[in-house]
Amino acid sequence: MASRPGRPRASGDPYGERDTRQDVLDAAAALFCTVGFTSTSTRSVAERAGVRQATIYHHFAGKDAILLELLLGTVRPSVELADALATATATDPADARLWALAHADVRLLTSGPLNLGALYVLPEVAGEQFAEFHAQRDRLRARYDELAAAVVPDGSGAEQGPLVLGLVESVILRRRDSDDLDAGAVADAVADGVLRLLGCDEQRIAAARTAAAALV
Amino acid sequence: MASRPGRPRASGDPYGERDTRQDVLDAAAALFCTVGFTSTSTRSVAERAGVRQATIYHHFAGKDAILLELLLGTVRPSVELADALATATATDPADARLWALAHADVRLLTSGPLNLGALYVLPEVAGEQFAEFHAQRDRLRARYDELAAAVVPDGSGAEQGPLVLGLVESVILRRRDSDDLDAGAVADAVADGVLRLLGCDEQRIAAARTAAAALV
DNA sequence: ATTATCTATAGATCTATAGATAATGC
DNA sequence: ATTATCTATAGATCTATAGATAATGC
Repeated sequence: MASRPGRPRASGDPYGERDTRQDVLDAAAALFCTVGFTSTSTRSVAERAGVRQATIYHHFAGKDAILLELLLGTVRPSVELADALATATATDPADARLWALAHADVRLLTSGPLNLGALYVLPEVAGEQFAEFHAQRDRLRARYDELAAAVVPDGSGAEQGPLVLGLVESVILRRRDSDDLDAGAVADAVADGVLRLLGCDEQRIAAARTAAAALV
Repeated sequence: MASRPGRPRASGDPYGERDTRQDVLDAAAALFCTVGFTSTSTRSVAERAGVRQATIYHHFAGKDAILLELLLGTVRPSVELADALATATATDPADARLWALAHADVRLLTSGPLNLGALYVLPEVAGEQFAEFHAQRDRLRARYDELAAAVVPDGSGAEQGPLVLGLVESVILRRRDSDDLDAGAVADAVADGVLRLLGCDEQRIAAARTAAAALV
């Protein structure tokens, strides 16, 4: 009955949607997001994944490696979109590109069954083991700063760049408190808020929103 | 030489600025803010406080009790100011009161040697042991929502309330990344940003800022 | 006598490794 | 033979408690 080599699971569970490696990632993501990293034992991850604790070490070097993979997988879509919006579409107005980026990021953060953004705010992530993630995050930050500066070219935009990213990522903490956010409505409100924060008037915001729709 | 009952510390250290209880709170705050709660052992707290691990339990029921006390002590000033601004000064314009509240909260979050706001975002704080803190936090949230709604009475303010608090608290994550923030400049930028987010024009923001100075 | 510390430790973890086992593949 | 799991466990924690000790207070 088993369709691949290796000893079958003691639990009798078949493999999940993907393979055991993915089952472990899914289980760890759910637990790290809610309970935290150090509070989550490898045993509890294994239990949720339907395997024994030691099995995890056949697929990952350790607990850190699991978190790193989750972090990179979560930040990657944001960085890729930010890169695309910063370069290929540089002829489009900056306000539309920033609206599109903020909107997409908030959708990513508010959609899906897990609050994956919560991984970013785990204190353990400050460790050097996660330098590769920090590099990606810095890259994303730089894109936001560039776009904010381009929207408000008088120089105050650069100062407001951190506020812009802060507003976007505030949905992480918001979702932790109330888990029934309307992803679409929140994404609209935040993307509008980003431009409002930068001093755009309502007319310009409406135009940026329309232009953003054509970008993605 | 010793000026109070009880066995002297083995470390030979005298008591800190206050007493041992305060030394433990200070040590725990520094570690919880940077390393996290579960990652911080009672032994490491004791070491930093200059006492043995078991001594902690003479002053606190357990690790949870330490964190709860830190959380309540950190949120208290914010709640007290929010209450004061919501009631006693209700004749003053809402935009000035909101500016003053946001400004004061950001100053609290960015000042002092520790990033105490980081305590709020620890995943362990979700536990029921910290219900008293959550009640205070809900109270603060409600004050922000009230003020945001009063600034924009057309009903869109209520929807923007969470964004406002999100913007204020985004300084917590910002400070974790770069620890050399200019507290005054950031507080001004955020308080301005809060009103900008709610659709106030620059003139109204300038007026609110002036009026806020008279409130505190 | 009271207080605040100490030393010592029980009991419960937790991570990672060693080596056995049960499948498929050749 | 290779693979992926399992069982079992070493070694290192960690929290909290028991009970001894060294001060002051009366």
